[in-house]
Amino acid sequence: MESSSARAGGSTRREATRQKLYEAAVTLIAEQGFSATTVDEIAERAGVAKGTVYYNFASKSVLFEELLRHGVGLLTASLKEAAEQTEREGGGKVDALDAMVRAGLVFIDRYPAFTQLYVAELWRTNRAWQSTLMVVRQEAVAVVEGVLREGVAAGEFSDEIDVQLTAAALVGMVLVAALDWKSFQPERSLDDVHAALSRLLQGRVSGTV
Amino acid sequence: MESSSARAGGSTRREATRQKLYEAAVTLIAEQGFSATTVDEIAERAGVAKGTVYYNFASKSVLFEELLRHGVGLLTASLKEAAEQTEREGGGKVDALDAMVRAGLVFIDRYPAFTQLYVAELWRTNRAWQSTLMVVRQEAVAVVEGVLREGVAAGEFSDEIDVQLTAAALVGMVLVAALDWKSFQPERSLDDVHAALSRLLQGRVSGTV
DNA sequence: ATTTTTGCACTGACCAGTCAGTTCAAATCA
DNA sequence: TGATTTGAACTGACTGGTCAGTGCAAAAAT
Repeated sequence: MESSSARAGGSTRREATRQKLYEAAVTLIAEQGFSATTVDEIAERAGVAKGTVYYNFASKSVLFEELLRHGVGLLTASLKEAAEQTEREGGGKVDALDAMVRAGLVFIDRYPAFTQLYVAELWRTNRAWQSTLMVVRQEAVAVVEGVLREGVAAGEFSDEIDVQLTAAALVGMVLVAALDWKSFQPERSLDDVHAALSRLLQGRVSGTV
Repeated sequence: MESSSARAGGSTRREATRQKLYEAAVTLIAEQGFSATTVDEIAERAGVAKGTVYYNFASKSVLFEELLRHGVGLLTASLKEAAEQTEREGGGKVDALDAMVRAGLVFIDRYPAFTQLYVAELWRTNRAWQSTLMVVRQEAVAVVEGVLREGVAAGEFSDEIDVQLTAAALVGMVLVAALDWKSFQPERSLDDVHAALSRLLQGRVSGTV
């Protein structure tokens, strides 16, 4: 119903408010979980009245779902970009994998709270946003699976590997190592962590190099 | 676990009730999270009156904490057992690691709900049971770290590996791969999944074997 | 005889969602 | 130009419901 005002593009104010709400919600939910986080808390942390939350989002769950979509969208884009970049530079699939590990670490470094929250919700069942989560998860994992499959086709990886399981294992490796890094040894550098994971990934663990 | 008559130390009946409550709580909390799960639900699922919950546990949080301790205790024991078994058989540290991966998979296969719940809570902050979780986590990770350290000392692993981070990454690999297995391809056999992870662990992914 | 469980009514705190009213910048008017 | 109108955005007190935890007398189990 845009009767009078000739709006060029969406309201900036509204978008800014939504962004503030995302940022408030992500940290609170990462710390406490979805159910333990109240809408009042989110509003207060965002510096906004409770009614504003409901003006901008249909419900607490919807706010959370859109936050999920928003965050995983960023991750997926980042992984794709990393893979394509190596491609452009003529690197092999091992390099692509390594670049994606780094991209994952960079993402987690920048958005640790989102990562926490994502991991905590990913394997729950019977929740309202379950289907959203699945869709969004698949988009991200598919990028890794794609690179693995191309690597197998190119003869760069053994054709005996199980693409789906290996992709999951790789994601888990990065995810858990990174969360451990952020939680228990935050002083370490990204390069340092990346090096440790590269070593593990390339089987340079057993055998004294 | 059917003991017949009065055990020395604690009443068997009480223990049985507590066990029923653990089992009810673990699935409900895995599905819905701690806050979204009500004490009434837990009591009902356990086939017990609400008063009984409070006769056996001081509070909902305490029930959860003891559940956590109980579950991780089982996992830690299982990992230790696997490592010691390989030791006894004269296997190397690589074998020990592999045996622990398998023990992890067996555990997750048997207690998927507990695993879900554990992962969901592990990186949360500011929760009542935070300290319990840390203690219990450390016990489990320490087993893996121990094997890695011994492997480095024995010259079986590169001394350039970062023990703490590598341990975390390994745990993550198994955890996420196993949850993926249970959630998305439950028809696969444990051996199958184990083989895929072994391959990844031993660097038999890049290079066509 | 003692421990454990039951059943159920009750309380008080807490919380998601609502809604009538306010604000204010831009649009329209004079 | 300044005055007035419009409506999207925001506010916060309020409502209806939920839930952790309590209290206790009677029943059951050991």
